[in-house]
Amino acid sequence: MAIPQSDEFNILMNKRPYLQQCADPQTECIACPIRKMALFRGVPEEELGWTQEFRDAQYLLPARETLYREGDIAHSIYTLFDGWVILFKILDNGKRQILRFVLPGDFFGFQVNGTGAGAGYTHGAQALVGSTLCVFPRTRLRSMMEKQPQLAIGLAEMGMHDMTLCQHHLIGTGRKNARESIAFLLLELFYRVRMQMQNGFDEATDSIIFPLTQEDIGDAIGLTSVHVNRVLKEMEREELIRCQRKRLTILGEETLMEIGQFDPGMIAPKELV
Amino acid sequence: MAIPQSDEFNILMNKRPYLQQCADPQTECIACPIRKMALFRGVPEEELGWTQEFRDAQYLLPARETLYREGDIAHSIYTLFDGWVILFKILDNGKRQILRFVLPGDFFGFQVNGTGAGAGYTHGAQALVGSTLCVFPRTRLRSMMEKQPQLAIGLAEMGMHDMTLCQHHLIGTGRKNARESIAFLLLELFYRVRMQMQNGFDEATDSIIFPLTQEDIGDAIGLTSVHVNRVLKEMEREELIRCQRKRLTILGEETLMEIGQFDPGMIAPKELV
DNA sequence: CCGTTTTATTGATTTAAATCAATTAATCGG
DNA sequence: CCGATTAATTGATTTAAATCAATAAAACGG
Repeated sequence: MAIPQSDEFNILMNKRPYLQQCADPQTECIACPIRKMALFRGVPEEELGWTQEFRDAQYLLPARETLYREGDIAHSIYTLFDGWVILFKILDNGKRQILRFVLPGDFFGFQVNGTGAGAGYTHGAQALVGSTLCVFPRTRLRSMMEKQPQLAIGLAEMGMHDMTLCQHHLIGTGRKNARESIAFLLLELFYRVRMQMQNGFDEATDSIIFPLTQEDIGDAIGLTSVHVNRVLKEMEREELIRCQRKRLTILGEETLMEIGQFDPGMIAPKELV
Repeated sequence: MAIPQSDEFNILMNKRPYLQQCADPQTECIACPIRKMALFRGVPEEELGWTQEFRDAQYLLPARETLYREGDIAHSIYTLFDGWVILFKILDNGKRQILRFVLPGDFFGFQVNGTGAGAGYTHGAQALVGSTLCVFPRTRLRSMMEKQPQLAIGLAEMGMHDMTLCQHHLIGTGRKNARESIAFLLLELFYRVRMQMQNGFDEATDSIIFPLTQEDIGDAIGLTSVHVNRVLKEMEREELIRCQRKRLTILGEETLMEIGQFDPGMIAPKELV
C-alpha cells in the first residue's frame, strides 16, 4: 500500500532528484519509536491514525545533500526519523553560521519568512549523514493544530526547547572562549544523542557517532577550523576527549562540564507548566 | 473594582516589594491597544472577556529593578504593556549575556527548567526603564491553551519570532564583526520600536527613545563596552547614527542595513502558514 | 586498490577586540 | 542646585583567535 503523495511532495522530488522515497512498509506514526520526542507527542493514541493522514511519506536524504536552501518556498515541514541534519545560514561574506543540529525526533522546517503558501525558509538544511525524514505539507499545519490543540502545545514546547539550545549557543559565542564553548557543544551533542538512543534502543556508553567536521564545529560556535583543531588536540592531550574517525569519546565528563558550564538539565524536553 | 489577585501574585509582591499594582481602572484585554501583537492575538473578540479572567493584574516595575532571577520559581508569565525589559543570563565568570530585548506586546517568562509548578526560570529579567506588565499565573497556561487552541498557536508563532531574533543574534556574535553586529542591533531595535508605535499610536521619525547603555549593547552582542564605544563613535563621525541622551537617531539607514545585513522582513510578526 | 578530494594538523604571523588605566560627562537622589 | 554614582570617552598595551601557508592523513568514487 503506497502512501499517497501531495502535490507539494512531487514538487520537492522534482527539485531534489536525489531524494528517495523509502520502500514500503514505512514506519507508521502509531508504531513510531521516536514519537514521544517528536511532533505528535501529546497526541492521544486513538487520534494517531488520523494524524497519520497528515503525513506524506518517509524518504531518504543522502549524506551531504541539501534538503532546502534559504529562500526556497516552504512546501514541507519535517521530522527527522534517523540521521543528522544541520540548519544554517550563509552570510554575504560567504561565512556560514550553523543554527541548529537536528537529531532524530526533532521537528524542523517551520521557520519561514513571509505568510501563506509562498513563504520561504529563513535558513538552509543539509544532511551530515544519510538521513530518513518524515515529511508533512506545511499548508495543512494550522488546520491540524486547530483540530488538535495538543499539536500546537507540542510545537510550542519543542520551540521552547530549541530556543533554550539557541540561547546557549548565543551565550557560547558571546561570552565564552573557544575552550569553553567547544566543551559545551561536545557535551550537548553527546547528551542529546544518548538521550535519543535511550528512547527505544538503549546503549549506555562514553562514545557516540559524531559526523561533524572541525569546520562544522567552528561554524556552530563562531571559530575557524584551525582554531577548533588546536583546542580539540589540546583536549585530547589532556585526556578529556577522543575525537577521531567520526566518533567522539568523552573521557573527562566532570571536567568538561565545568569547563563548558554545561548542565544536563537543559537538554531535558521542555513542558509548558 | 479591584482585580482579584492569585496566591502566586501575592508571593511575587512579597519578594519584590518595589512592584506597584497599577491603580484602577487598569487596561482590559478587550481594550488593549497592543493586543494584536500580544498573547491574545488570534483569540476571537467574543472570547476575550473570558481570557481576561486568566490575567492577574497590571503592575509597575521601576527602572533598573529585577523582575526575577535565574532559578526563581516561575509562578508568573508576563506580557510587557509598556517599557523595556531585558532577559539575560549571568555566567560563572560574572559575564552577562543579554538574550532578548522585550518590547511592548512581547510575551516572556515561559522559558523554564524543570516541570510542574516548581519549575524555575532559565534566565533573569530586569527593567531598563519603568515598565508596566500584565501578569498571568503560569500554572493555568496549559489548561487555557487546551480550551483555546488559538492561544497555543499564538504562542508557537511568537516563539518562532523570538527564535528568529535569537538566531540573528547568534549569527551576529558568531560570524559578524563588531561594526556589523552593532549596525544590525541598532536597526533591529529601531524597527521593532517603530513597528510597535505604529500599532495604535503612530509616529514616523528617524529617532527613538533608546535606554541601553553601551555595556548593554556589548552584553547583547558579545563585546566590551569600550569597544562598543569606539565603534559607535566612528559611526557618529561617519554620520550614520546619533546615539546620546537615551535617544538613537538613524541617519544612514541604507548604509547601516548593508553593513549589518539587516532585512526589515525579519522583524515582521511570524505566522504558521 | 588507487588517484582524487576532503579533512586534519602544525607553524609563523597578523589583527580585531580585550584589558588596563585615566579622565570627562551625565544622571540621580535628596 | 549639589555631591555622588554611573556611564562615556580615549590612549596604551596585550591577547585570543584569525589568517596564511604547508603537509599529512582520511575518506571517497570508481
